[in-house]
Order: sequence, then C-alpha cells, then structure tokens
Amino acid sequence: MDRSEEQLLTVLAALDNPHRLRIIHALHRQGRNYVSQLARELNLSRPLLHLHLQKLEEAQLVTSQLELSADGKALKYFEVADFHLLLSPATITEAVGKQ
Amino acid sequence: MDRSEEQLLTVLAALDNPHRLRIIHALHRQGRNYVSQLARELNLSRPLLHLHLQKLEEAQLVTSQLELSADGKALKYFEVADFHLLLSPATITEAVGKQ
DNA sequence: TACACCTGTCAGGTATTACTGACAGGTGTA
DNA sequence: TACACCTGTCAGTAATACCTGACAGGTGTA
Repeated sequence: MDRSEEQLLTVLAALDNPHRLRIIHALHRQGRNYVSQLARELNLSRPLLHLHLQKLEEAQLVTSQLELSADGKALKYFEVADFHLLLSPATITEAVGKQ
Repeated sequence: MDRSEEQLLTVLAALDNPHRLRIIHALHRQGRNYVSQLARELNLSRPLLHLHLQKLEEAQLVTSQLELSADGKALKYFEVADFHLLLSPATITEAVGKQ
C-alpha cells in the first residue's frame, strides 16, 4: 500500500480525530450501520457525524451504499474499508520522496 | 507496539502535517542534525521548526541530545526514533477499545 | 566591544477545523 | 393532514493549529 505524501496526509488528517477513530471502531465491530442510527449510538449530532463520515470516505477509509429499507426509507449504510497503513521513518521517507 | 487511543492520537496529530513529515524525511536521510542547520535546509524559521520538533518529540517520533561543539557552542541534535505503527481497522479498534 | 553563531520562549495574528441549529426534500403510517 | 423516520446542506460561530517577529541568554572570535 504505497501512497504519495498527499494521500498519506489525507489519511492522517482523517484519522487525527477522536470521533473518527470511534466511528471506525464502531463500524468495525458492527460491520455496517446507517447514519442516523450510528449518530444515536455514538451520541453525535447527525450533521456532525455526516461531516466526519465524509472525511473518512474521502480518505477511502470507509465506504457507503444508499439502500432502501423494506418500508421504503432511504438508508445510507457505511462500513470500514480494509485498509492497512504502516507508518515508520522508512515509509514516510518513501512517501515524501515522491513529492 | 500497542498504544492507547490517547497515545495513538498524539502520534497521528504529530504526523498530520506536511512540515513534520518532511522533518522526519530529512532526519531519516541525514541521520541527525541540529535545529538551526535543519531550519536552513528546510527553509523554515527556527521558532517554527522548534515548535514542530517539540510536537514530534512529545509523540516520541524523534529524540534529541544537547551537545557542545568543538568551538563551544551548544547544539541540539535531533534524530528519528525507530517507530513502527500499523494502522488498520483492527489496530484502531484495539486502541479505542482500551478507552 | 562588536559580531556571529547557538539555544529557548512568547504575544499576537492568521488560517484551519470542528460544531450547532435550521432548513429542504424524500417515503411511509395513522 | 400530521407525524415519524430517512437523507443532504449551509451559515455562522467556537475552538485549534499554525506562524512570525521580537526578545533573552549562552559561547566563541576579531
């Protein structure tokens, strides 16, 4: 999983936040969940969770699908992507070296 | 290298900055360097570099020693620590789970 | 003494992120 | 119609992070 400095910073910025770590934690345990339900469980306002999920999705750390429930409601389900990122002096040097 | 959520966030916050990635990059290539010299090479003001080095040292990503040069000047040398941090849904879940 | 280096710190300003509350639009049931 | 859910967006504000310029103190050489 080689990344450029820009990609690396996108991921680091996405993970540098306690809410977003908890979101990954929750989704990893649950498998998947939709926005409003997750907001209730994490005790976050829906607009705020929406914003955090957006950042995580931009960094490709989570993925989403819009689905219709049995009773016709549109639910946006999120799940964690299967990412693996090794941070060390060598991997950072490699990413920065690509400028 | 297991870390709590707090430690993990300290490291992520330290790495989430282009200057600080370049500092690690430079120190990893050079081995070690002192503050004023590094500031010239990276084209950063010394107070700014000082601040970034502080963050990196707090996160234990770099280490420093104050030394006296042959002509008596006090030089603060920095070098990168040998850190290895794997980021994945599982490792994040583990760190957050420790609350 | 004056200058050239080295170190550290800090007030003040700018830029970036994080967050809330309100709005708009959708589908379903009573 | 009214209500209970779901979705998304956005203006305005609060909280952080970043950065500069100036100051203070140290050792050496001319």
